[in-house]
Amino acid sequence: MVSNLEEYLEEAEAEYEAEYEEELYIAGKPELKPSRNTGTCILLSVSYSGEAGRALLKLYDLEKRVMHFWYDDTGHRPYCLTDMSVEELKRSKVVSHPGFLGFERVKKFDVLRGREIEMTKIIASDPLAIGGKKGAIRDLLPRAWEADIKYHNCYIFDRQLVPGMLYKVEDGKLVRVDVELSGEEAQEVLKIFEGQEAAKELLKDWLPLFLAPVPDIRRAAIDIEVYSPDPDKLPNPREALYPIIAFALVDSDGRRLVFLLRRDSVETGQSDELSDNIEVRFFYDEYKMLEEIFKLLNEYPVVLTFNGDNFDLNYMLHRALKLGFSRDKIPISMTVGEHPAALLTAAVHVDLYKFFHNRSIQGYAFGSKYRDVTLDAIAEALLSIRKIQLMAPVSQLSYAQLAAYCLRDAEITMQFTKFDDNLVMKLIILFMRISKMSMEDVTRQGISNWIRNMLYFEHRKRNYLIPRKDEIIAVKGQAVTEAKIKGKKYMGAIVLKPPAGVYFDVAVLDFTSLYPSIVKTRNLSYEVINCDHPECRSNVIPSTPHWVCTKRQGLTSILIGMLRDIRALWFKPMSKKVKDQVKKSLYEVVEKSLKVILNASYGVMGSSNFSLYCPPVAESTTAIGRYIITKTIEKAESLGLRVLYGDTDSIFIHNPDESKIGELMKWAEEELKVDLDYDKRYRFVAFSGLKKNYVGVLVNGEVDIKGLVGKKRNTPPFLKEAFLNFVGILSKVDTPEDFEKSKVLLRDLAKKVYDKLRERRYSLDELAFTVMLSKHPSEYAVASQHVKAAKLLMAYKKNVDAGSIIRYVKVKGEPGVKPVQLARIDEVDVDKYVEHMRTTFEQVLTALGLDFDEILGVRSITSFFNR
DNA sequence: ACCTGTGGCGAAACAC
DNA sequence: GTGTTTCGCCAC
Repeated sequence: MVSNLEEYLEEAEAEYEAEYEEELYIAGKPELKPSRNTGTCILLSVSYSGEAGRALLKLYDLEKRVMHFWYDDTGHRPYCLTDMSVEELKRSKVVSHPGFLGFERVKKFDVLRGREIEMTKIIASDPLAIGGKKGAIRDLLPRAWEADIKYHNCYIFDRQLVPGMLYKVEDGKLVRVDVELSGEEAQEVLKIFEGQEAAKELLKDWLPLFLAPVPDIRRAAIDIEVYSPDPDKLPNPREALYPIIAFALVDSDGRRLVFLLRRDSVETGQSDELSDNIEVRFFYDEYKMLEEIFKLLNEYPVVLTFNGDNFDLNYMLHRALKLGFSRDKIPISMTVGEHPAALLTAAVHVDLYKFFHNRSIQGYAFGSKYRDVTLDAIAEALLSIRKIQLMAPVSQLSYAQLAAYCLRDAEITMQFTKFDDNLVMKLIILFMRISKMSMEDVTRQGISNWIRNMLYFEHRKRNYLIPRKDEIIAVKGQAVTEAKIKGKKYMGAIVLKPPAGVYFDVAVLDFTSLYPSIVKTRNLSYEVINCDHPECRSNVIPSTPHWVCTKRQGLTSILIGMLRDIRALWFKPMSKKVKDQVKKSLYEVVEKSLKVILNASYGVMGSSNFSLYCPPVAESTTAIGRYIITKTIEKAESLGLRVLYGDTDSIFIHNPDESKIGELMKWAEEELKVDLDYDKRYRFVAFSGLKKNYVGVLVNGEVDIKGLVGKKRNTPPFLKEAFLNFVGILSKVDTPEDFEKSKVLLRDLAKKVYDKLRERRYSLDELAFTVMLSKHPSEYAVASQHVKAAKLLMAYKKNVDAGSIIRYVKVKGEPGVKPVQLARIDEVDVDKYVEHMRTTFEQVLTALGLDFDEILGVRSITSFFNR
């Protein structure tokens, strides 16, 4: 129990008096020394030290639970490649560049053209001399291969290190600690790949990444609160005008600590608002408090924040500068750019806001459980806890309230990495191993960079010349199919139009990881598509002019194929089977992380930002996907199965005949080389007749709602709730007879909502549309409603920018909308809301063969005209 | 510095 | 008035 805040105050006072005359502000600079005698470490990060050719590795020592630093001084230097000759280069400006060190002739395999070539390596003293913004060596060359200048991540010049893996220091060298491939488990996995020699070879490198244990890393989560004179405005970190009034730290060992800045006329508050075992310390001097904070930041190998890049660490850095700290006494530095990252000198900073913002993480690792990327929303979705809800602005809280509030945020941040047996930390480590990226990078960058780094690593391992983007396009060409949607680059998947109505007993079959399977079995890879062997030209991709090489398997095909197989054939089934809890948990994490990578592996090929962008590969993938689903539907129908619906890789079958389904699966496996699996079975499905739009009740009573407006985030809460009740009634339906009974209930419900709406008994909050601004209001081509509302809000000098969520209601008169904050209940345009109610309910009613107006027994003027 | 893809629906604004 | 475009959100 925090015995008494008053006591802590007195303590601080005594301390303050004692130190008053003393020399203040002792240096807080972290000591970074290369360590030679460490135990088993996990490699967390690689960065450049600034000295010529020296890279700094951050290693966390598992036994001593400390962080070590390792200077990589193997003599390797950063370089880039060119096909120019040494003589040519000697006459160029390159030799007079201050960072230039020398030339070396090297042989590389030109993977695009399938032959070995000789190139010149230009060696430099500093990666920035090659790839830096201005006047870099690369810019002096007409043709430079830039990929090999990367110094960050795992690849230090010529050495291949894998972040997230365990290393030992022996005789001044880093030696990887690996799981033995001769072990029983590894042997069993390798057996699965019997006959697939390329994949088996690859697996020898990859299997240790999946089987190596994931250590628990000591870490701290921090949060700060800043005084603000205007409660609506978050203080600007670059200006750092106001004092940091609270700091909280929660570490992985359970330590909980709060620093509070002593201010005039602040109430102490009730100590019992704080829970047990908390260290509280008051400071009279903000400078002193920052010094203590900086000391703490140097004590942990990993520091977690939520939005620390933008706010917490950024603010601390600028506040410290403002208070007179010299740069070398602040263990924080910001990278340059529009979205800067805050890096710590002696630790790895993980900004969980960035990690949770990653769409792949959101969708595939957490199944879209959270939608808004805010501390509160994610905490509620993943941990079932909330922030402390404040009644007053932070600046007006008592010490006890402030401490509790700040501490809760730090606690939530720590819990994000601890729940489900450290799931998030484990995922991060796995992603580091797969992408070969440092912890800082992997948590900040998107999936396309992960896949790029993964593939680059494999290229370097094989001494392949990594092609430039423009070379790939020049050799392999652009997309040729036409997209259904204007503005898209190529044709995508097939979606069937379902018949409107209710269908009992529906089986859903789907192809397991369809696109990765296609990439594997059809040998899709940028370097082997449209190859120059005349004899391969007949190996065409259906409905495209592209063909695929028959002589050589492409790198991405092997790699993606191997990852697909090992997930589908080992980690997924085994994660359900294994009894050992530690192993099970690792398997689940591996399975999840592979899913994330596999799901994105096709998309990046069609992304012009991706460095191995290859439109022919992307459109061939979808073309084969269309071919496969079309053929399967034809086969199903020829077997007498009734196909109701299908989307991309799924097929809905009415009144399925088990033996025929078995036959269909066998056929797909043999003829199309894809796994067709039983996904789920619906007691009934109600189709509205629209694509991507239906409700289904599974045999276990669970309800699936797909695409219906009642479910969408921008739908006002009163409709969402009504819709949920609506679906709740439906889910109780067991037989066709039950429908008749439920219709009465549905009618009552609709009527109730309608009356409540007409009588204006819903609150503004319940009526609010919630829409995100995808860009700044000034950048829109069209002034849609949420933009209009945002502009009104801006007039009241609220913080409004890209990413802000705007809540507005529809009102009578111009401009038709108002932000909830500024609206009154009597201005609401009820007719507009009735129309929304109509579309929401009609999607379900159509399926049931019911009519909205009939159910209500009323006809508004607008609905009359719509008939 | 940041960035996986296409297909589809509904609402409203814009263009004619 | 009508047809087209823009935007947000969702399915896969």
